[in-house]
Amino acid sequence: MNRLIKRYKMQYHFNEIEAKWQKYWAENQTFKASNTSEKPKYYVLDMFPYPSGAGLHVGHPLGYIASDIYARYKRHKGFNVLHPQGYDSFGLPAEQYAIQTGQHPAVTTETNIKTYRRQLDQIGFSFDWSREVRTSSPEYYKWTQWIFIQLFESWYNNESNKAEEISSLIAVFASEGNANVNAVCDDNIEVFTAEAWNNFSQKEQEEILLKYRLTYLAETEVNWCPALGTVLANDEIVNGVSERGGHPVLRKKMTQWSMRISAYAERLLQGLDTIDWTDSLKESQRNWIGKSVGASVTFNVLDNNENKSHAELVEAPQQIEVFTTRPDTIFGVSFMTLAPEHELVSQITTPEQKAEVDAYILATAKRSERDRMADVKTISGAFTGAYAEHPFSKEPIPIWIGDYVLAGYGTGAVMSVPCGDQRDYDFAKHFNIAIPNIFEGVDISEEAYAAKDNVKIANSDFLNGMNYKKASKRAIYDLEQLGQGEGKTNYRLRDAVFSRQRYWGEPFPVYYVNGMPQMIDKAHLPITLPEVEKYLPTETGEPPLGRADVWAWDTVNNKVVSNVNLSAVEGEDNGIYPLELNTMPGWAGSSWYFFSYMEEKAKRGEDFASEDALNYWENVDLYIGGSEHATGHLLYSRFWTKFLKDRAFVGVDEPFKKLINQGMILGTSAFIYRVSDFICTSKTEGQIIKVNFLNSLIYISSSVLDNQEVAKNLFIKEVNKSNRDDDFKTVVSNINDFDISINVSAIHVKVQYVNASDELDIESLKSDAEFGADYKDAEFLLENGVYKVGREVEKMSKSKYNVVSPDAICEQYGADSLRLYEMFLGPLEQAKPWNTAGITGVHGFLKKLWKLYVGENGLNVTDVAATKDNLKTLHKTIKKVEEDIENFSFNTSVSTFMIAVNELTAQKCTSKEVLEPLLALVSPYAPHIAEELYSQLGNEGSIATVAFPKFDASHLVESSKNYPISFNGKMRFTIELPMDLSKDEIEKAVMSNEKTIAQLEGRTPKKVIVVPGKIVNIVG
RNA sequence: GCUCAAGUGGCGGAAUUGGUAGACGCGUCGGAUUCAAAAUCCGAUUCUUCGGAGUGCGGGUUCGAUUCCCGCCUUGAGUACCA
Repeated sequence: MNRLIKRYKMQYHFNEIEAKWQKYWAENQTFKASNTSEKPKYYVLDMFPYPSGAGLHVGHPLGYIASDIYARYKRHKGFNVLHPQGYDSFGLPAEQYAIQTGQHPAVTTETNIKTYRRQLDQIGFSFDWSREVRTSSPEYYKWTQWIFIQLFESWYNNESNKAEEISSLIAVFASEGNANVNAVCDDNIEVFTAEAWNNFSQKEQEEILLKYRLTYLAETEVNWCPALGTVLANDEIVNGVSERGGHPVLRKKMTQWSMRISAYAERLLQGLDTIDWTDSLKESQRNWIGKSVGASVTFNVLDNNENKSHAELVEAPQQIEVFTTRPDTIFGVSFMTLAPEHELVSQITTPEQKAEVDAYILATAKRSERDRMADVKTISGAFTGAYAEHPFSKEPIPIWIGDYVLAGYGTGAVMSVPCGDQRDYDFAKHFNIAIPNIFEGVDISEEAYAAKDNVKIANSDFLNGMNYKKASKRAIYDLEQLGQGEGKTNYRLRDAVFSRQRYWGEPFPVYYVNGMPQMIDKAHLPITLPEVEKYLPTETGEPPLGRADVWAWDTVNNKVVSNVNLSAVEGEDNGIYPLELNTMPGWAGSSWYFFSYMEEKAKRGEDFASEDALNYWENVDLYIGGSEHATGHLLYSRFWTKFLKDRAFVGVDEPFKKLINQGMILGTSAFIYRVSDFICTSKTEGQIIKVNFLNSLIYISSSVLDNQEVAKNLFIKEVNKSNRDDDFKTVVSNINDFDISINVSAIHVKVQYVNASDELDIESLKSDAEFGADYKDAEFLLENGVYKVGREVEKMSKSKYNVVSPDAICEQYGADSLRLYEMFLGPLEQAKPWNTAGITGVHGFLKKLWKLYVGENGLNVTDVAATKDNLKTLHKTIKKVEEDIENFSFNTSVSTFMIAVNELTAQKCTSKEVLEPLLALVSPYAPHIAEELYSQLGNEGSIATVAFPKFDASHLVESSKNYPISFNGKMRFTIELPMDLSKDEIEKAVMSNEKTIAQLEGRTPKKVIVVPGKIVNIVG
């Protein structure tokens, strides 16, 4: 009995060990970061999770485990590490749940966060929870609101190339007007003098300033999603439908807050060169920013328009401005195309063409964005009857409209060069417009020639004989001389719409006086979300906040008050005004949270973080998260960081120095196969008889799906049983003349009912609370007593019943096994399938590791000196693991640990001198077992900050080498030779070896290649 | 269409200043232990007509190519009438 107890005590009880050390870390605040330290700083950040109701599945922690290993490694390496975690807790699912159930989103969010915290804690992350942030907590979103106000109070000065306080702009307006202001602003700005400015009413001044502010209110065409009742940003739309839910999206004009991110387009592009991100991610951002260099060209519309008075024409000749990336092809222009929505269309269209043009515009307007996108092949358009004048040749150019020109890009008009652009070419062919060729020696009879290199310009007056580069430069120069164009750079990046018609988001710190937005003073923040009785839009189509009763701003008492007191209601100005009804989008809170972590929670009151904290932590050294945020979160965060830097609120220009995208973990779905029908094919006559068994409840093992014998037996049995008519009986009686194949339908089953060998646990399936009844009367056709399921790799999702929860894994194998296994699956950045069966490998490793230290009779570790082999194993492991961590190749270090433990076990190593440093190597990966063994070795405190072992190359020096001997590059055998032999000595030794002589069979080699320390290759 | 990434055993994957292809683990097979099972331990496991062949396919460079070059194919991700 005693022996049994002793034995139990000596075994690896991961549940007890893990609970013990998680408690220890929490009680001792082992991972609490300090803002002052002698050590160098290192900031490791995960993309914080949205706490969904479903909880975590094994795919979610992958990135957290990787970052945790790195954070723990850096602590061993002597860094002061900040490794925080929090929640991106505003968002759609909680709101939709609220709409369905009436449950307040704050309540569900709180519940979900508790689940997440429990799940995260059980995995043993070294997070500093004392710095937690939640985007939905008022203490946090107070500062999101504050940043919004700072954006409102800023404009972008192109001269200084940064954002400046709006007061500097007002000062310029008051002293010299706006003629010399070079700002990023709306494009419909009128020039005014200082005198005019000073005479404007306050409202007029506010209207003008709004056109300069970095966040501004404007009527814009937005992506309206009726099903969700809100607008969406461009990055929230995938393939023309909403990313969430897949609902249709329409274009609609609405007054919305926008962020002038376009001001930062060039800096966002340039900044990519200064950060360590993957090429593919940088490429995504470059594409999204979409810089194109070219020229803007102005075409004068020829006066054949009777709609216009003479006076109008003299005063302002109608002009069409276009953007082109190919000014070198200007002599190839044979027509112009305007977007159907272009504002000039109605003015220039001739009476004869009016009917056709109007019909076309109507037809285009009816087509949704998605139709237009789906159908890019059909060429359509209409002639306006008007002509423009070519700036150089002065020839008349017909003006068309066509929906292949987008109103939203460039100027919504193009100069069409059919010989150089395929779309222009197709359009010209379709409408029989001339296609002049301006390329030397190029055949354009079949298609346009779009390449710009290796071709010379022809038929182009002063551009003849030039290449693309030279001709472009010259064309721009001549256009400038004419005053009809200039070099120009265009960006695809649009300003970002910042209003959402939702409840569960940050309220704007904004109220309206006379329709003009006013910011609430910092001292009165946060403006907290009001209570509403329902989370839906109002009956009049206003956002959910329109339902709030207490949602007006009292400018006298500086607080939110009941709507009944509104000035408008009273009919006189009592200083109480309506508050903004929209809320901020999901990306608001996530665009600056990494700065919040830098400050200790208690000190986040006066500023969002103290200057000392911001200067100490600077920016995130390592950021790990999914690649789905490439053009959303990651771009907006860079934008806000650059803005905050311009205004000197932070000290860095880029938020994330190094970024790694972890790959998705895919699920391995399991299928059972229900027999639906049999196909009987006569071998002699080729006759095919199909027998339907739709109502059958027979499930056939995947291992016998193609087995003829099984199919025949099943067929006979079913025909006899079901009293089928004679045709089938004929088949039965001549069964050997037929091939029988079975058609099945594959049905997902829960993966937890399938074991490592793909065998289904039928009893458990039948007693499943949800689906058991479906299988109560089912017959399972087995092979050798087992039912084998089919397998397929799919995205892990509830509907595919392939979700694996970390809870069950931690329970059965422990957190250390989960951590090791997630890393062992494959390279961090790669997508890879999850297969729970494989975890026994790493779990077995941990047991072996344990046994290396703790035997049946207690601790195995002694003070005996390490052998040469022991030291060799240790140091080879140190070297490899260190390299692996630095390269984020975590999967290979798990293999390295396995090899080390296998070797040390075989060596019967008990030496503390080797086994103690090994624990520090394992500690980042499997921290619980490392802590426990470290303490069993008699150490006090945590292993977390123990120095990472130092590699000593002298232990790896070899005295001999097992040379691979190749013949014509193909390795045939090896010969053990001393390391210190010269080239000639090696060759002599190899050539006189009997295996070499046998392999050569008397031939004389042409050549012998000897690479000392590597290989010998014999040619001939 | 364009951009990027990737194709290696039954499976996840390892190996690149070019130098023993398949480390490590899963699965499978065989054995030990056990009344039996679980657990544990040991061995085998790319294919092969036993000559060899082999890292998606076809070429090339090289003494030698999974690794470098050219051309293709396939898969995945992103993006799309962007002038």
